[in-house]
Amino acid sequence: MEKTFYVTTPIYYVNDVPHIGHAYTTLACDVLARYKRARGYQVAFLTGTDEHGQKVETAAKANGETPLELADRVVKRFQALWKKLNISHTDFIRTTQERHKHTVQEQFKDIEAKGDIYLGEYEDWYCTPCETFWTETQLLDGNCPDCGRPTTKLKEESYFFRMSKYQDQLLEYIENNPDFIQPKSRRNEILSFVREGLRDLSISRTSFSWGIPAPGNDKHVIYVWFDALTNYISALGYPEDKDGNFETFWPAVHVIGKDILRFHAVYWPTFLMAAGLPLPKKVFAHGWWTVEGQKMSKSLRNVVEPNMLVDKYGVDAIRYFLLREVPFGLDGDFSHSALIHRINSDLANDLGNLVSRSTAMLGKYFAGELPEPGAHLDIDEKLIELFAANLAKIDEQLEDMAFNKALMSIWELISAGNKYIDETAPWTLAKDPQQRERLATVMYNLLESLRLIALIVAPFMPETGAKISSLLGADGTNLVLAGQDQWGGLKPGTIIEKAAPLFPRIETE
RNA sequence: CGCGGGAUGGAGCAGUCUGGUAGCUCGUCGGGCUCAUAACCCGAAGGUCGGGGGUUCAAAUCCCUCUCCCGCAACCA
Repeated sequence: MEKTFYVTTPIYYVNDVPHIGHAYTTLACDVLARYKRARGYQVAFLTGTDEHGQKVETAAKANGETPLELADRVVKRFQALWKKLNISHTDFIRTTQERHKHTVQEQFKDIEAKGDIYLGEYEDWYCTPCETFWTETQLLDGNCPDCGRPTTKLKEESYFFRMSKYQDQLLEYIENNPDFIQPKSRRNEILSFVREGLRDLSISRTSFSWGIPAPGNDKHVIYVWFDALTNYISALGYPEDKDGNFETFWPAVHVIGKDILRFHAVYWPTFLMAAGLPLPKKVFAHGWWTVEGQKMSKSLRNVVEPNMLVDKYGVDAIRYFLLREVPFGLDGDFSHSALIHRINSDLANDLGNLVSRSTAMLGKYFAGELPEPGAHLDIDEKLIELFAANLAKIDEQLEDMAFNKALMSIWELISAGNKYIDETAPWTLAKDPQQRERLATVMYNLLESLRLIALIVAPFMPETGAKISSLLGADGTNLVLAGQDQWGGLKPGTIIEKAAPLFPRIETE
C-alpha cells in the first residue's frame, strides 16, 4: 500500500490580512509536504479560511458589504500569497462552502444523537452601545474593552458539548502518546490544563447569525470552534467519503500557532472521541515572531507584510530565513539585518558560491563536461559517508519538525563541499598532467555533492533546488529523493555550464 | 504559597536527567588559499555557567534559599 501523509495549516480568519505569522505556518507545512512527496508519499496538504462569526459580520457591515463579499476579498489575498510563496497545497477549504457546512451539521447531528450535545444556558456580558457580547475574561474591570462603558450580564440559550465526559480519556491518550502534542513544554501546559478539569463547552450562539445553523434549530448558529476545527475532515469528504480521501488520509498532522493550541489539543480531540473517530497523529504548536524586537501589532504598524518581503528579497530567501533562524516551537525575532545576514552568509557565500566555484572549475578544467571519476581516496569516502549520514539525520529531524536543525544538517554538507575544495585544491591538481584522473574524481564528487544538495534543499527552497538541478542536466521540477539519494547519480559526459550567482550579495551601507 | 519554563563568553543557544577538561552558530582578531559572488579554509582571544548557602575528593550539573524574566490559569482567529 502506498504511504500517505496529511498535513494541515489552521484555517485563517478572514477578519485579518495575511502577515508573516500566517506565512510561517503555511511554509512549514509546505516543506513537510514537499519533502514527503519527494520521499514517495501520497500527500494531502490542506489550508483554507475561517469565514464565520460575529467579527466578520460586524466588519462587513461597517464596510457596507455582505460577510461573504468580505471573505471573498480576503480569500483572494491569501491565495495570491500562497502562490507567491510557492505553497503546494492540494486543497483550499472555506467554511462557507457547502461541503463544509454539510460535514459540520452531520457531525453535530451525530454527536447529538450519541447524547453528547445538549441545550443549556450560557452567560455573557453585553455592551449595549457597542451591541457586542464579551466573555468574562475579555472585560476590563468589568467594562467593555472597546468603549470602556459598563456591561450587563445576559443569559443566552446555547448548545453545549459534553467535554467533561472525555477528560480522563483525553488525559490517558496524551500520557500514552508522548509525541501527540509538541513541543514538550506545550504538552505539559495542556496536561495541567486538562488535569484541572474540563467543563462542558458552549458550541452555539443566538446573538449573531453569520454562521452554520444548528440542525433543527435555526435560532442557533454553531459557534466558532465546532465549526472551524471540523474543516480538517470536511475537506476529506467526511462522513460520506465518496472519493475515499478520509479513509486514505485521516488522521492528520496539524501545524498551528501556539495561540490556538488548546483548541487543537483539547477541544478537537474530544469532538473526535465523541464522534468515534481517530485522533490527529500530531499537533505541533510553533512560536511567534516579534519584529525588530517588538511585538507585532496593528497599532504599532509593524506588521510584516510577506508580499513586500518576497518582492524585495526573493521567495527562497524568505522561506529559508523563516525556517532556519529560529527553532520551530520557540519564539523568534524578525529583523531585516538578520535576514540580510543570512542571505549573504548562508545563501550567497556558502551555497551560492559553492555552486559558482564548482561549476566554474569544471568549465575551466574539463570544458564543462563531467568526467568519469577514478579511484576514491579517504577524503572522498569521508565526504560520501557524510552525505549518507546527514540525509538519514535530516529525515528524522523533519519527522520531529526540527526545520532549523534539518537546515543546519544541510549546511554541514555545503560546508563539507567548500572544505573539500580547499583540501583537494583542484587548481593545484590542474597544473600537473599526471594528476588528471585525480582531478576528474574530485570534480565528479563535487558536482555529485551539488546534485544531492539540490534534492535535499528543494523542499525548503523549490526554485533553488530546481535551478541547481537544471544546471546539472536534470529536469528540475518534481525533484525526487526516493531511490535517487545514493551517491553516483550524475552521468559522466553531462555538459554543465558555469552558474550565474544564485543569490547575489546584498550590499548595505 | 495556583501550575510550568528559563537566567551559561558581545548576541543567540546546547550541555543539567546519568556530578569529573564548559560546547555550537554569529561577531571580533590573526593566518592560509586564489577555483569562486572581496567569497572559501584554518587558528586564536573572550565565560567566577543570575545571587547566597549546603552535600561531595569534585557541582553549570544534586539539595535549600533569594532575585529577575517568560508561558499557562476555559470559551481569546
